Amino acid sequence: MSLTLKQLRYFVAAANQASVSKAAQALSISQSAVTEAIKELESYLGVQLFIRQPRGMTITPEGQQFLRHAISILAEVANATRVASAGAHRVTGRLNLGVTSLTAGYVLSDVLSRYRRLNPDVDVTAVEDTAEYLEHLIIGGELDVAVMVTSNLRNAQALQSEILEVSSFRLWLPIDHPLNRQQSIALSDVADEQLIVLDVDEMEQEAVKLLSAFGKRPRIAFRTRSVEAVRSLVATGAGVALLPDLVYRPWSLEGDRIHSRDVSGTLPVVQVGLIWRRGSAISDAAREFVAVAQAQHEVKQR
Amino acid sequence: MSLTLKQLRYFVAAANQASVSKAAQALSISQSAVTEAIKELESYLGVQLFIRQPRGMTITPEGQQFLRHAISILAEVANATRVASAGAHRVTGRLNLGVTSLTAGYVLSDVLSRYRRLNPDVDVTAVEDTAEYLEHLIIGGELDVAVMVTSNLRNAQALQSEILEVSSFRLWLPIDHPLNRQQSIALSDVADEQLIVLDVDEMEQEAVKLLSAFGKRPRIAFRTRSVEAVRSLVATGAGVALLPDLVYRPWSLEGDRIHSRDVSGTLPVVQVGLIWRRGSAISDAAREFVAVAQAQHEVKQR
DNA sequence: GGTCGGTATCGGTTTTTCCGAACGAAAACC
DNA sequence: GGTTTTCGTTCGGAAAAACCGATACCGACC
Repeated sequence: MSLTLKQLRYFVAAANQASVSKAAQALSISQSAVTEAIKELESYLGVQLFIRQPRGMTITPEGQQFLRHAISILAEVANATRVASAGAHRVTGRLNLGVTSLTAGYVLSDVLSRYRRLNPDVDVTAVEDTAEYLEHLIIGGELDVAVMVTSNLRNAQALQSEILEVSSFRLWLPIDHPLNRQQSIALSDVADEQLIVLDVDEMEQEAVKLLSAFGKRPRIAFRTRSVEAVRSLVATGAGVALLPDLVYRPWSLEGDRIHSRDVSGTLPVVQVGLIWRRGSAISDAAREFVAVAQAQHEVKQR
Repeated sequence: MSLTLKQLRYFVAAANQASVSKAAQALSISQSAVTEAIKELESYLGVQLFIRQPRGMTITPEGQQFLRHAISILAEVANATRVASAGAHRVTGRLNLGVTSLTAGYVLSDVLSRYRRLNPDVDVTAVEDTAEYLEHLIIGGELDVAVMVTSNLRNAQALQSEILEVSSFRLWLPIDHPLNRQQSIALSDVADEQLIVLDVDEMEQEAVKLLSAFGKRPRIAFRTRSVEAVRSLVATGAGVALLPDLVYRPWSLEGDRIHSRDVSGTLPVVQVGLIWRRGSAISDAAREFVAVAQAQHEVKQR
């Protein structure tokens, strides 16, 4: 046999849900079908994609890497059908994008590279700034679309938005941290820890607000604007961090492992999405951008 | 039903061969299977991909556009399996590429965008120059790999090469040109025409050499370094052109139609490929580049 | 008008996919 | 410490799909 799109879809679903049965449910299909598709995929690639555990599955590093490819392929397929079905006029013109420093690396890069390949005749420019200023530029008509955290927009009534990704806060720990031995971690446990905070996109306020509920002032060990720095600091034991799952990666640049754990109780979520000006007609180039981003988003959700 | 990789493979084959039955033969499969797969694909997309003619099929503009997507998807799939099967180490380092002005737009751009996405940690630089000078830079170790016409290398013994694409010369005509009414066109017919020549990568010498065989000196109406200009000039009736099929597109920038016709007798072919220095160890980053380019090439061939 | 080169259609067969039930294994629960 | 719960896997049979070969069909070419 050879590789099948169906296998990729099932694989992505299973990876998202970290469970064969949940994936099967989401796909409205039987568990055994998913199991067999993934098994087939693994034997075809000659790589183990998941580690089966009694309580679900966790993806292997190789699986993680293949997952990126699988999502990319499915997104490409979605775009191909969309473009073909819509009719074949080439979009030209100019597109002015805005990003925040957080979304630039973790959301925009994928979408943008695909967009440029699909619409080579569009002149794309992107500026990076704070969420607040991006809103200002959108409303002023200087930007067409911005990619940013949309959970707390300041001028919601003047803006239209589309959620691309919902990501909940989780706790990052070095692999040998004492809290790792607890089955469940409460927010109050975290309040006693040294904290590494990320000083972009209001991530700091969010984390501090969470912890301040316990009366004590959070102990901030380090404040940085670089996610990579947070990872390195957490990995080497300088402290723990509360950040959206979106930016989590299991390894730091130096190769040290990082764990990400749920905190009991409901932690807030951040919504990352697109915004554009409400009311005014949106350009073809901008509409295409929204569509490309949505296609990628939908594929990931499965 | 939903879209299938198998459908894409069959479609690409049929598009390449401009024939269902030839494609079936190439795929070692029955003709009806290919017919049905393509029909299914068309009804799924809601777009007609081919115009059926008594003497084979020609691809529609929508089909042409979808073909690019299909090839891109298949190439992505090939790379995903290759990377997964090979094991998951990220390639880093630097890659110095060389291109000629012809290969930059028509060959490199696709491969390079895919390469950058697959290997974000590699620092890529590219220089554009003449084939002769690129060879010099390769031998001197200043470039790792070059993408160029490899039909007539000057220093073949010092270089290793890998063919990516073989493209034969064809005649470009405006749609209403008298020669279009002839069933077959001889080279001697062309010798009387006004010629538009492309002044890059020795395309001019090649075309002139072909026509000089008839004693007369070819009538060169225009000499330009831009393929787009050639297309526009041909479309508006300023002359005809002899160029490799690789750079043919059915429309000029202005939207005017151009025909491409075989010339009876065997016209020479140009080989476009990669070259690198023979003997010296090739870097990981360069090997990856060769592999990505090959994957794309193989997909197209089907 | 017949042949030739090609595509579309159709019944029958093979292969693939899917389901549901049974199985097994580790964690959670009492 | 045993039982229950929750998963993932395995397996036989059923449903669906892909494939094949033969045949019908259609326009160009002679």
